[in-house]
Amino acid sequence: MIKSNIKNPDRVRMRQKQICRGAIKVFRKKGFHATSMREIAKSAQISLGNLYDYIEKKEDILFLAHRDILEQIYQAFDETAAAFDGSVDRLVNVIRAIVKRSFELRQEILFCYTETKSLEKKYMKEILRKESEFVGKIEVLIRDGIAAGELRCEEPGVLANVIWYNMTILALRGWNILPAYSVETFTDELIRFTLRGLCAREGEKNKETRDIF
Amino acid sequence: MIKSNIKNPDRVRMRQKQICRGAIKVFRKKGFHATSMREIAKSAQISLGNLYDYIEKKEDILFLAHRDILEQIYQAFDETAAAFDGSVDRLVNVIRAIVKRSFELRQEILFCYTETKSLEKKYMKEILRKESEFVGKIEVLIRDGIAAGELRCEEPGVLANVIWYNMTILALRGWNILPAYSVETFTDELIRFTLRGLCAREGEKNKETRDIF
Amino acid sequence: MIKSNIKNPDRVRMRQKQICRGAIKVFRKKGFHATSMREIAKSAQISLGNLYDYIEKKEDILFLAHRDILEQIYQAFDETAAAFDGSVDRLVNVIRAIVKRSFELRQEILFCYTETKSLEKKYMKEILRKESEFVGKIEVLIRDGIAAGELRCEEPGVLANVIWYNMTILALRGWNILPAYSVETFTDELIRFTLRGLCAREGEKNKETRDIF
Amino acid sequence: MIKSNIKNPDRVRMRQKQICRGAIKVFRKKGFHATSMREIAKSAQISLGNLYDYIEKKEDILFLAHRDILEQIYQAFDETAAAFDGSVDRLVNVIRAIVKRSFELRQEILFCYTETKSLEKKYMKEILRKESEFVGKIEVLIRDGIAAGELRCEEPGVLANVIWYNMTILALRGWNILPAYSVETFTDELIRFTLRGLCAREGEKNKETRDIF
DNA sequence: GATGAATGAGCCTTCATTCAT
DNA sequence: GATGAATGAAGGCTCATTCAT
Repeated sequence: MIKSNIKNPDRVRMRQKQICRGAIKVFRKKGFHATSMREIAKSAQISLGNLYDYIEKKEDILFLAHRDILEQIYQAFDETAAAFDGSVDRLVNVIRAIVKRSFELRQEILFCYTETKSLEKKYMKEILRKESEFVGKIEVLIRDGIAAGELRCEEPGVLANVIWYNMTILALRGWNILPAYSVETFTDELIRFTLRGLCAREGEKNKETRDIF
Repeated sequence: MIKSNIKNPDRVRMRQKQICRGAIKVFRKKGFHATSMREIAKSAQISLGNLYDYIEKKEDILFLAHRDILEQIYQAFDETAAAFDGSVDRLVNVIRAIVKRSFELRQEILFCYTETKSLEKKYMKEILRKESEFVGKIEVLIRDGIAAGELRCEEPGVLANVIWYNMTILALRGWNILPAYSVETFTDELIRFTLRGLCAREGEKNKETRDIF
Repeated sequence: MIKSNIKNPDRVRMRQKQICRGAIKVFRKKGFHATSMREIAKSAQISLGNLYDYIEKKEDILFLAHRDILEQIYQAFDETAAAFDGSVDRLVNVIRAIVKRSFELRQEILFCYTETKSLEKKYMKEILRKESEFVGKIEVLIRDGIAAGELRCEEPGVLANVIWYNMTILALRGWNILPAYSVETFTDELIRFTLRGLCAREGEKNKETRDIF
Repeated sequence: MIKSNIKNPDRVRMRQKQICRGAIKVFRKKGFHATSMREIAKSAQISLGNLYDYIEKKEDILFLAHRDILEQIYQAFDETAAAFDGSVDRLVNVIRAIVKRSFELRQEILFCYTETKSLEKKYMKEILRKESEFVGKIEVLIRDGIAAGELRCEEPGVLANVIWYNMTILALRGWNILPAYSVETFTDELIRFTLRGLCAREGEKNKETRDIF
């Protein structure tokens, strides 16, 4: 995807990972613009010149970082969704997993939110397409829940966006929530709010759901 | 608040407004970092030298812009809250008003989200304190609703944050919502979701609430 | 012609002259590519930042230098041509004057020859157009001489180019000529060669011409 | 001449030829400075590391290229001079041959003129010595012509330089000549101008010379 | 001998900020 | 108070050259 002077593709993959991990370490604290290529190189333990053998321009690293961070979120999604049956159970556990992961990666997520705008068109498109795909997966869960008679709402597409958005709230607004509430308290309340918002039937059999009400 | 060489405080206020309005015009399109002081000066129709008589450093303008933009949101809140009786009606209409205003100011809001991190501690604190205050007002509305027996939830403080956060969703995720749904459809669904999430009783008498269910 | 941030056009002219004179001083020794902007700034006694207020990019200085140097040649041409009557006398004295000036400016001329290729299209065109204009003036002198029955040749346009080219020979090949011959000896022989090449009648009355044969 | 790590001198010669031919291909278009070692290596179909086994530094390639290009001119000289008897015939045909060759190699010649200055002292000397040698050969032709009573001039050494210089004019000033005149028209006029400049007697017997007058 | 990855000095350019008028 | 010219530190990026395999 990203242009590189290096022939060996395995090395390219390995080095790009190394670069992006090193970059993220600095981006978390200073953001993209405030971080110089020299700092990135140092943090990634690669020389400045060599760094430019694996990328074309600074912005490429922004994309690599973005992709890497979001991938970790998406992975949490897919792993969790695969581990549960039933759309409501899946939804509940996905929320729980992603809120948790988002909290762990709160600085990284914040970074993504604040720096997406700096991505060039081409990269922006790819990032947004991927994100859109996962919002779509939430929508499918909702629709499945509705089909199963376990959920009810008018616009699943709208709520999928809202729900997805809410899962990352700790990254953006943790400063106002976490001093007062634990991650667990927050998560439970968010799940409750979401299920009620989706008119989840209290009587259903999912353990998770039952416990939380 | 911001240091200035100029004696006349009225002139200072006037000029700072002029500067911040000029700055916002450019910030919307290019963000804070990508905008040079020259551009700000030009957009604000003030000379570069004179500009520095009313602020100390570029970051000061970021703060002025931030404050100005958020003020517009807060104003919508206060005006709407004042126009309605009953906590649920207030809540519903505040959501409606702020979603609308956030949509109008979506570029500005996005700017605030993405550039808050560049604020220095001192300014950041003031901005966050103010925002926290308004989340508090939401919480009061919820608690009032609960007290009136019209709402029910476990953690009003948590949900106040979530609800506030959701009101600005169009600025951050409009790209994935607006191509598919109108602002009105979105708003209605968000309000419905929120009311259900708060276990609002369908039978209550507020016109807004009744209509939407 | 060249973009500048500075408002006062007199100052722009003055500073651009200063810049280009400072630049030429370094260019003569090191050429264009090998000279850094820092060196140019230092040689022109202007700060690096301020330098960029008067030009847009390094190449602009190359153009300024080019123009300045060639202007000095052209000036010698026009002054000399104006000082003499009769096309042959004019031609002879123009050769003498320009060979002399080219010798004085030999490093600068050499610089022009070796760095023209680095000029961007737009500038190149302007430089070449001007040069072409002066070759045209030589051609006119030849044609006038022919019309007056004092010269004879088949292709005045071709020879105008050759003659013009020969006037700058000391700049490009002085290394092989000047160790063995004085500028005067060279000039006299070149003029003789040229007049004979143009079949100038020995019997004519121009003093210059008579002396040299 | 040029330092190399490789033992086998045949291999060195072969590789250096390969390198210089590859380099010239790129130099013609981009010049010396603008061409990177990577590009040279690619154009010469040799790896970057291996390239440095046959040269010491980039400048060495400049010398190799220079020598290779000029050799082609010198070859044209020697071949032509050998093919004709009589100094004037030789002179005329050498001019014709070298003008032709210079036109074919105009980009390369231009390259030599514009990049000589980048040669380091040691190489510069060798290049200039060789060139001087050929100017000397022209001078000999003139002196022979004078001795044979076929030519006349005061300073054969000066005119030898001028004549040599004029043979490469198409490379440096073709832009102003070739749009208007064919190479043949130019060559004929240059020869005529030169012969007249040397007071060649019209009545002599050389075929070439007779035809052209 | 050959390959290509690695190094780091140095270049052009921008821009926040100061200062003379 | 206002203007706009001046300063110089710092940033992204390139590229000649070296080195490990």
